[in-house]
Amino acid sequence: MLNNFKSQYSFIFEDALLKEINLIAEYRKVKKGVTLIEIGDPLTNMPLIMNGSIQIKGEDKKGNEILLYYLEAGDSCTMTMTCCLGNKKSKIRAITEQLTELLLIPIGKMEDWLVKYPSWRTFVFSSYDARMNEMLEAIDTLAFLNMEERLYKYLRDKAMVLGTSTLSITHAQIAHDLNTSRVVISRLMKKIIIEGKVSTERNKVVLIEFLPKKISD
DNA sequence: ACATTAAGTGATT
DNA sequence: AATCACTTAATGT
Repeated sequence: MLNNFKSQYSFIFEDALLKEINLIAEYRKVKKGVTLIEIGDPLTNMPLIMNGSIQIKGEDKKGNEILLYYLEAGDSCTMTMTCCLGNKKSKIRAITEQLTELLLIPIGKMEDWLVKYPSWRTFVFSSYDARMNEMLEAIDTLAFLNMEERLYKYLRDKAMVLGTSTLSITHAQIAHDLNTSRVVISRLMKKIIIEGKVSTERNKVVLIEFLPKKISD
């Protein structure tokens, strides 16, 4: 399991830090669809994702969920970092998108490492940068893209993080994720089928001419 | 064979 | 783009 971790992080962290992580981190393997963090939860650990992916969602006052971004291998949770430096409650919900392996670091260590390890500082700051950009993109998508574009982007993003062009999902589930109705999805789906972008079967959407990025080993 | 769930469609707002 | 009401098709028991 350490080997797994090393392949993903050894080029980012210095040896001393890798050793310390190996010493204190708790390893967890989480199956698909598990809520790791709920809104309002106190955050006590910081995750480092080894493989798999996690959906990070926010919620508006009406209780509508909104997908903010994905965490993938090599990512960590910026929310947790923020929480350590002030307020202690999570504003987001984290749900595993597939079988995911991760390491949990007690948040107490975070601050220690900030002063101790330059590579950790770099990692934290670049995480912030990456997440900030993804959030801006999410806002952009909501504000300026019509439903058809949102749908296609949603499908592409999902295919990307799962590493496959075949998605096992229903129109109703997609509708829920995009905060719209099933009927609308079905109709837009028909449109993009005609455009030749996807094909569908029951419980399935296949992206055409979409090559998910190969995971390098 | 029957019930349940997913998806397609027309009409209306 | 949302909702309703209804149909058709696929799947489970």
